[in-house]
Amino acid sequence: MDKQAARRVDEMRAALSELGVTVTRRRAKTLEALASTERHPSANEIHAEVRRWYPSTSLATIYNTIELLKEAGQILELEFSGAANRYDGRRPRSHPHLICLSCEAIEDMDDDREGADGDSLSLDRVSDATGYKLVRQRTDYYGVCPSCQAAPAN
Amino acid sequence: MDKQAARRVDEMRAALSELGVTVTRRRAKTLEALASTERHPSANEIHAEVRRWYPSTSLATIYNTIELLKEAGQILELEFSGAANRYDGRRPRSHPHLICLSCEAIEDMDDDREGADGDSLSLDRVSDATGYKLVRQRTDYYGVCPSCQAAPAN
DNA sequence: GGCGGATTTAGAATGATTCTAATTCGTTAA
DNA sequence: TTAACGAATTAGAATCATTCTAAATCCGCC
Repeated sequence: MDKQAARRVDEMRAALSELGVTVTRRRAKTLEALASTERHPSANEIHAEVRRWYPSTSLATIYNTIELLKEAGQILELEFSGAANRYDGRRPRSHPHLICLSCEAIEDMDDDREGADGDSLSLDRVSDATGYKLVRQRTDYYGVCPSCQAAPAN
Repeated sequence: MDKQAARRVDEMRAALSELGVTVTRRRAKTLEALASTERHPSANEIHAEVRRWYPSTSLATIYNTIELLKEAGQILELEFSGAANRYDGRRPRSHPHLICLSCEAIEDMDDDREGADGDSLSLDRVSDATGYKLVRQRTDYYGVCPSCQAAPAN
């Protein structure tokens, strides 16, 4: 686990403690799994990772921890209806993603790759314009990633 | 069905014929149901509407028609993992939505920057910046709508 | 009217997520 | 150290939107 991941784990730990829940060993491993990958894992993938240390871990525990992280505002959930949800524990604030329809890779889109004048308006601006009390946004781009364009059989 | 809805139905009809599928009566009613509401209905809601005319209609037929409309690029599918997907048949090109977390209302957000080709411009820009071959985007804002702010018990 | 392919139906299957009830764990107090 | 209590965890059942399947039906065309 690199330094940045360690820092994220600390933030998540703190936020969970703030909620009054204990950060058990399984939960700690879950945080680590989330903080240590750019891959935007599914609950199943996190489960597999935590099981390497605590083989008896149940999938329900992973979902439970994800739920707590959501309450703590420490995780971003990318919902899909035909496939498992994917999670971003590294950057819990709303930000755009690039989603490959061929290999299902999901990557963060850096803010500076976003158009200069910005596609997504700030939550505050949209709240003002619409009267909604907005809490988050979702901005995702769907297509075929460069590697799948080169090797379609991915 | 107002004039705008009728025009949309014609467009969808044409696009389906283009695909080589016949627009049966059930399918026609499905198009109407989609074109006639701003509510972004779920498959179930469309089903209920079509059943008012053809009571034996099966839910599978609705999903089948939705699938065809997706292939024809004539419908926008808003995926949710914990609830039914919602559909926008009025404006099939990617555009932002406002989603109320309390009453589950979904409304189109008018985007004043949007010209005739506003969204594809932005897709092109992101495609250029990232190397992805992008085909659509999703931009949604989540919060509490004005009416639920006034009457939280909705 | 009858043929053949497309459409539709009812119900089963799928699969991610949530729920439930029983068990285990961890902490604190005696 | 032990007892006891609440929190956390487990395994498996339940849920529910969506997809699949096989049989029935429809519809245009001869």
